[in-house]
Formats: sequence, C-alpha cells, structure tokens
Amino acid sequence: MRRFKIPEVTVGRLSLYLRCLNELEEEGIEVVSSAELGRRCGVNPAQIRKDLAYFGEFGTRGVGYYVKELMQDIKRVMGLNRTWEVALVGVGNLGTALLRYKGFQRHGFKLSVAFDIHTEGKEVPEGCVLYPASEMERVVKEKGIKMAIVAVHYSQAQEVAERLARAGVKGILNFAPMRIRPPKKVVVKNVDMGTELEILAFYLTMRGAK
Amino acid sequence: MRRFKIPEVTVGRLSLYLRCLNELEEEGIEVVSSAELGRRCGVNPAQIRKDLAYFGEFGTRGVGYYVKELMQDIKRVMGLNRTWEVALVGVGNLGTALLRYKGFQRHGFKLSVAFDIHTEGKEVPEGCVLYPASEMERVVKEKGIKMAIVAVHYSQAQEVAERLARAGVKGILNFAPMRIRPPKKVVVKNVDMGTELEILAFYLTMRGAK
DNA sequence: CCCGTTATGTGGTAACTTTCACAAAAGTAG
DNA sequence: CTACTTTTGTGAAAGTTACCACATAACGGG
Ligand SMILES: NC(=O)c1ccc[n+]([C@@H]2O[C@H](COP(=O)([O-])OP(=O)(O)OC[C@H]3O[C@@H](n4cnc5c(N)ncnc54)[C@H](O)[C@@H]3O)[C@@H](O)[C@H]2O)c1
Ligand SMILES: NC(=O)c1ccc[n+]([C@@H]2O[C@H](COP(=O)([O-])OP(=O)(O)OC[C@H]3O[C@@H](n4cnc5c(N)ncnc54)[C@H](O)[C@@H]3O)[C@@H](O)[C@H]2O)c1
Repeated sequence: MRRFKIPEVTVGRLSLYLRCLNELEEEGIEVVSSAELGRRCGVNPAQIRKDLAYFGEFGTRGVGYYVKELMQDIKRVMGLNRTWEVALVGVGNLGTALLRYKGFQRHGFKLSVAFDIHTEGKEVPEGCVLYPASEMERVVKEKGIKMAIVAVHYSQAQEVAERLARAGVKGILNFAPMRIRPPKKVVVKNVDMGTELEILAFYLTMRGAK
Repeated sequence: MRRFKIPEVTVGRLSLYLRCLNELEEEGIEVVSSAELGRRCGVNPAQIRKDLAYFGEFGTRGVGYYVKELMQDIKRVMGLNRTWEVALVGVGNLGTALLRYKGFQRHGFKLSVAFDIHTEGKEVPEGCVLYPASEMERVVKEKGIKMAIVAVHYSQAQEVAERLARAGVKGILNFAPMRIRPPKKVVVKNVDMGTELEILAFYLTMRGAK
C-alpha cells in the first residue's frame, strides 16, 4: 500500500484489467480469480496480484476478486471515478476523428473544447466548443482544464505544450511525431504511430518477411 | 553483433534516433557524438551506443557517427530502406484520418488498399483502392501485402486479425481498444489511446491535480 | 467446529534494462 | 613517430520488472 513509484507498465495493465473486468461484468460473472483474469488478458497471475498490491488488498483468499468491487477500486486508484474535461488542440484529420470518437466519453473523458488556428468551416460535435488558438490560455484557465490532447503539426507541438502548461494543464497526450519535452510539473505521453509501424517493420524484417 | 533477442524499447529508440538524425541532417550537421545525440533526444549516451552495438559498429572512435551513414545503417537494420505496402481495415473516423495522413508515406509506408464492410459513399485518397471487406483475403494475398492496420470496432478486431493472418499478413497495428491475441507467426502492436488517457489521469490524480 | 480446498498476498530470485567507467581505437599536432 | 585528445564499444555494476513458490486466510461440507 505504498503509493510511491508506480511503474507505468503497471498503470497500463490496470487499464487493461479494467477492460477485461468490463467484459466479465457484461457476461454476468461476479467473481474472478487472478488465474482466470490472467488467462483472459494475457498477463501472469502473479503479475496481476503484484500490480494490485501496490494499492491495497482487493481480493479474498480462496475466492478471488469481486468483479464490480475490483472495477470500482481500480477506477478509484486511477482517478477514473469522475469526468475529466479535455482540451483538443489541432482540429485537422486526426483531431476531427478524435472529436467524433465516442469511446473517450464512455471512459469519462469529455473533449469539451477544441482549438485551431483556422476555425472557419470547421465543425465540431455537439457538446464541444471550437475556439481560435489565440483563446487557448484564457479558455483553458477559465474552465480549469487539466488535460489536453495535442494533434498539431510537429513543428508546433512543443510550443503548444508550453502554452497549455502556462494555462494550467498538467497532462498532455501528444500525437505529433516528436517527443515533447515535458514542461515543469506536466506529464506528457507521446503516441507515435510512425514509430509503431517502424517497430513492426523491424520485426517483420528480422523474421524474414517478404 | 548478435541478432538474437532485441528488446522492443531498443527498436523504439532506433526510430527516435532516426527522427533526430533527420533533423541534424536538415541542419547540415555531418557528424554527431552519442553525447550530442543523447542530449537532443533525451537518452543516455551509453544507452545509444549499447542500442547500436546490437547491430554492429557504426561509429568512429574519437569522432562520433557520420549522420547520413548512421541513418542508412539504422534504416537498413530496421527494414526501412524500402516501401512497405500496408492494408487498412475499417474506413471510419480513424481510418479516414490515417488514410489522409501524409506522414506514413514519407516514412516508406504506403496505404495502398483499404477495406470496409460498407463501401458506398466512402472516399479514399489517390493511390489507394477501397474494397468491400469480403475481398480482403483475395486482394491481400494477390498483392502479397505483409502489414496491416486494424481500425474497426473492437468486437471485430480479433476476427479481422485472423483473416488477415490467413491472407499472409505478418504484422498488424491495432487501434481497437482490445488486445488482439497474435495469430501464429504474426506480430501485433496494440495502440490504445484510451489507456494512454487513463495513464495520464492516474499520474494527475497521484500528483493531486484538481 | 474442524478439515480440505482454493486462491490471495508476498519474500526471494531470476531475468532483463540501464548506467557507469575504462580500455582501445582513431585522429591531430608537433 | 610519439604524445595527447576525443569518443567509441563493452564488461561489470546498479537498478528495475517479472515470476515462482509458499505461508496465510477464507470458504464450505461434513
Ligand atoms: N492524421 C493522422 O492519421 C495522423 C497519424 C499519426 C500522426 N499524426 C500527427 O498528428 C498531427 C495532426 O495530424 P493531422 O493529419 O490531423 O494534420 P492536419 O494538418 O490535418 O491538422 C493539423 C491541424 O492543426 C492546426 N494547427 C496548426 N498549428 C496550430 C497551432 N499552433 N495551434 C492550434 N492549431 C494548430 C491546423 O490548422 C490543422 O487544422 C500531426 O503532427 C501528425 O503528424 C496524424
Ligand atoms: N476515432 C478515433 O479517434 C478513435 C480513437 C481511439 C480508438 N479508436 C478505435 O478505432 C476503431 C475505429 O474507430 P472509428 O471511430 O473509426 O469507428 P467507426 O465506427 O467510425 O469506423 C469503423 C469502420 O469499420 C468498419 N467495419 C466494421 N466492421 C468491419 C469488418 N469486419 N471489416 C471491415 N470493416 C469493418 C465500419 O463499417 C466502419 O466504417 C474502433 O475500435 C475505435 O475504438 C478510434
């Protein structure tokens, strides 16, 4: 139950467990063992127990974990028992797809504001407001938004990140193909789809494909 | 120079080095030390040297690495000195954004065919051909395509992956929010944006944001 | 209420990754 | 050709993460 340095892989797996627990719940299963959960999500059972042990004792010996309870517990420790307002910067190809995606909403992330340097002719879904990029600091600060997604051209990503940080954002998910150097007190996660394809290319080459 | 088990983090960093070397080349810099490269991409210099040492000796002692040469070497070991034809399955919000994205092309990945169960009214860019999903096995096999991107609803992802595998695909990049269990002899990379946001939420909660 | 069964929580260890630190090689200047 | 500087390539240490194996706890049947 020591809340100090939790490895990111562990946090990622918690998210995975949550997905799996969701399915179990939908199937009407009320109790699950680490063995069964491990089989379903491809993780060693001991790993699951160790991951959970960072945060407390959630299971019952001889029984397993109560699905609904464990879901609540994981959501609580991950900060998912609430709605997070998220700002999107860059309403281009990718930004528009993200805005239209219903999945974030379902998991408690609400893309409530979007920013772009060009707003003319751009549409955003119900429930989201589009602003010119110049309004970013003001709107983000006023709304107290703490989380943002960056989907601008890579040459703009670092600057946008720093502006967001100044406006009070504490977490950034970056899709531009360059690692944003995290501003002070900000957590940055970079998702680089190009790199993912390149990793695939590597393993295919290694295994002698084509 | 032992080509056995290369850790995936190493491969990811190779891709990062490549990005960085590109910038150096654009700046007209011809030689770079591991120290300078490390500063630029936020990686320990010894780490860089170790990563490269898996594949050979690319540097010159007392000098450093010749930028152009190292780029070629990394591209060669990663299998990026060629064009990869890629099939896209699922031409929805995300699929369309991916098709329109110019960045893949620039790095040698060509999304030359796309598949969807609904093709009516769907547009794909020049250079890409859209087929009904029922044609998947035939087209992929005929074209000898080895790499695919899956952007369908999560309930379809596993089945699509298995069909792709049967058609000869050896590498799959999956965007559906469920881990695809890799079919025999297929490498699967899962990109889960929901999980990424949840990891951010965790660290923000941990640090007491909001 | 006790005993057998089951599955958790965890100490210890194995496996893996990162970093240190230095010998070896290459270049340069005298 | 030698002395000196620079920076690689790498063995060994340190640090991290995953897994095994078992004592411990809960449950249920007799
Ligand atoms: N489209 C994809 O599928 C895809 C895939 C992988 C990575 N990416 C990356 O995501 C980013 C966006 O890609 P895209 O295809 O949507 O590009 P895009 O050009 O369609 O969209 C970028 C948007 O950002 C806006 N913008 C630019 N600078 C801005 C600023 N300073 N402030 C606010 N808005 C700004 C532009 O007006 C534009 O609308 C790029 O970095 C790209 O490399 C995209
Ligand atoms: N849109 C996003 O920004 C986003 C973000 C994160 C994750 N995702 C994930 O990516 C996937 C696609 O998202 P989307 O928003 O594009 O959804 P979407 O519903 O807009 O698109 C899915 C497309 O796949 C097609 N399809 C369904 N089953 C198919 C099959 N068996 N074979 C071929 N085509 C099939 C559908 O006709 C549709 O066009 C989903 O799994 C989603 O969870 C999307």
